[in-house]
Amino acid sequence: MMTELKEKLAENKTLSRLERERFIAMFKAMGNPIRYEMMEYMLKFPGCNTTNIVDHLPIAQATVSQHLKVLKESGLVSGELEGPATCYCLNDENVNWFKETVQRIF
Amino acid sequence: MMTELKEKLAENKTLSRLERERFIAMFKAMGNPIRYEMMEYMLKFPGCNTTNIVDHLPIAQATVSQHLKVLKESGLVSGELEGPATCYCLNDENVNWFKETVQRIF
DNA sequence: AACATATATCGTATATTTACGATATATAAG
DNA sequence: CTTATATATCGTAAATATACGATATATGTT
Repeated sequence: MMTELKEKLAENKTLSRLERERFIAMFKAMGNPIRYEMMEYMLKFPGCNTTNIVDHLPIAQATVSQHLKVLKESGLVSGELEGPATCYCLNDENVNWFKETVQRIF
Repeated sequence: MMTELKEKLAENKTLSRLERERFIAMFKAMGNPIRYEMMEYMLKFPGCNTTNIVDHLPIAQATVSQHLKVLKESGLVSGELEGPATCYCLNDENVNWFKETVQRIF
């Protein structure tokens, strides 16, 4: 019956309204070349801070901050204060949920 | 050695410039609520035509057609002429590539 | 408290996306 | 070849996203 449950979950192609909104927000967040690059950078350098990201990209600090906000709001990225800086990482839990949901839905 | 190759491919987190562009275009395409709904609809009703989709959505035919173009250009969706109508389906090959790439990259 | 450093937010210009009605195109039927 | 039906494209208005400089906030240091 554990197996049956797993199969049921694996086949279930519906999301609650909030899950669906989050799922779409994640697609939207990654559907921008700058933000996609940021995701790749954080994957490569977990714990990097805003300055690292700004140095790595051809855009102004204010714009980086704006993009980080979109990524954070989608749930894909987490930032935690470390002294005067903020360290950014992929939010593993939410990224895994995204990956599982992609497999499940399509 | 087949196993090693598989592992190598599974771990490879880089995409060519064109693959990367397509990957981002797919995220962008699905990052819109109307287009996401269209994807779900085509998943549920493969081979549906534009009229079916128009009837299912709260937007004008011209707008549906525009969104379908975005989905087609991303590679996620294929349309083939069937008489005077166009039948739409998810492009399984490309959707599977997307799913595999999501697993591989993140 | 004053200062330096790191990041976020504000205001705003520009670019892109979204949506529509009108119109063009393309196929099948008569 | 005219008509009906299905879809795509055009032109355009309105909404949203992107980018920037200027400024605010927040933390650690002196």
